[in-house]
Amino acid sequence: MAVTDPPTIHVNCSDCPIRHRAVCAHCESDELALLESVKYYRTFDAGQTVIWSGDRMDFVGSVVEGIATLSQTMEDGRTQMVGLLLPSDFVGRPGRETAAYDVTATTQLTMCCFRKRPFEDMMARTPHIGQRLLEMTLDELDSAREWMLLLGRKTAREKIASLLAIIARRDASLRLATTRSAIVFDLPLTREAMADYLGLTLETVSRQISALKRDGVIVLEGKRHVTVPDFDRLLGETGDDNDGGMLV
Amino acid sequence: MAVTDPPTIHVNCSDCPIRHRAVCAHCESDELALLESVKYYRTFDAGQTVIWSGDRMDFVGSVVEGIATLSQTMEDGRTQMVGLLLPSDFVGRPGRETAAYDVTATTQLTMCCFRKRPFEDMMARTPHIGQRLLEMTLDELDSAREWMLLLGRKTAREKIASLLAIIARRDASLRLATTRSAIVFDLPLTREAMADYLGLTLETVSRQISALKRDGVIVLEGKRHVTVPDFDRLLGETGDDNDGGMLV
DNA sequence: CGGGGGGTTGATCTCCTTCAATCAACGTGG
DNA sequence: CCACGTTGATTGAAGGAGATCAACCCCCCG
Repeated sequence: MAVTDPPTIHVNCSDCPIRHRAVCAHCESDELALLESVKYYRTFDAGQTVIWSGDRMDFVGSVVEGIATLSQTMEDGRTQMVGLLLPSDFVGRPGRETAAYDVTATTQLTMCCFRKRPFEDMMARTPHIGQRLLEMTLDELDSAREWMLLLGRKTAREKIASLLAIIARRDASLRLATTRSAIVFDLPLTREAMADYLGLTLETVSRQISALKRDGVIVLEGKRHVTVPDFDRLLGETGDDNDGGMLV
Repeated sequence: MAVTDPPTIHVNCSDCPIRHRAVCAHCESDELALLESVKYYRTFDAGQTVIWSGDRMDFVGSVVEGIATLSQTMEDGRTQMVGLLLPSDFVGRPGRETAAYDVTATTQLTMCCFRKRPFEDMMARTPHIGQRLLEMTLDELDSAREWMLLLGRKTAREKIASLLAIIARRDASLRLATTRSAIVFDLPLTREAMADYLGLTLETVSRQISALKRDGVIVLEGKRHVTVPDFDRLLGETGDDNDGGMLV
């Protein structure tokens, strides 16, 4: 594992890149000060496990930088990713003692953490946190249900196209949406991780990516660098009717 | 559509069968009185649509009696059920204008409804409702993720066994768990609805049910009445390691 | 130079879908 | 009361999408 640059540490909540999207989004300055006094940062290298399903979990937290995955594994080794954690996403469930899923860093990862008890106490006293958590959980539930449609009914090609569209859209929203021009991004996941996310094998993922490339839906440089010359064309391959719901 | 008995109407919240499991579970008597003053009941026949995805939705509510389904349909007709709504489950999302899914009654259905605006106002003032809704949404998210594993990684036989186990467990919890004796229940879903839930075709559902019957895992009387002679045997067929997590 | 992680591609197999025939139960109208 | 249509379900035969098994490539790094 390569030694990477030390991650940016945002001591000051007001400078935090996820200030307005994370659980703390609705907090007033006094509530924020309270959170700030008890928060602490943790970092993980790419590939490192944040927590194993079933392990005691005495903290909750938000992804600040990097990407993590939430996954379930059956005893014979079949695994299914059940969530992709991006900056501002929340990890952990207030009121639960042990982790329900494996959480793994796929890139260098920085998390803003709170010990569980103090966080629960604070939730009881500052309604803004619970309100925001409810909003976020409802959004997660919507994404999970969208993913159920993908897993249950879409073809391999549609699954790949859907994943690419989601990543492309997220990236575009970060880069302030240069709509209508070609979209360019790097895949943050290995073929195997994509397979686990999509309910496929890594070979099928590879073949379908090759097929989309052959058909000109995407352009590949190397294995990870993707250009989408025509985003609507990609959307047409996802099987979805409209432009996807825009739940971001 | 046959004329059915008029559904039980619980004018009094304190007599309500879902009083301690629904959104109102944590409410004190004064909060309950407030809810009681604005609630109204709606009933639907089996097969009737409660609301179509995309339609304007000016109410939210709880399932009191009966079963409903939440489903998504692609333009070419492929459909995926994304939720099974049982008594006490909540329908609708505060803060959202239109329905995100099709909601359909699969049995005679009674719902306890609130107009959306008053409910949202009340949520802002009585934290107990929001708290309970957060708990319920987190539980829903867990079920959705469990279902993602099923849809993405389980075989047809495991899918059927898992569905039967879930229905059996739910039924057992209602009948006060005569554990260790044979479990008996009626399937609340058609083969087609099961297929939509499990991401299969109805033919595959029928074949796998026949196979489980042939292997003695279940006993069928008619098409809907199921006896499970050995529940652990059934659990062994689900592909899950333990006894399933007990999220009820 | 060797080794390993990540990726691609080919050949074969299989589980599930698709298409289709058949059946039982039920209600309805002549 | 029976013929008829309908709905839900079962079963068979054939085909295909994706899994499995396996070889090989590329590139980085020790």
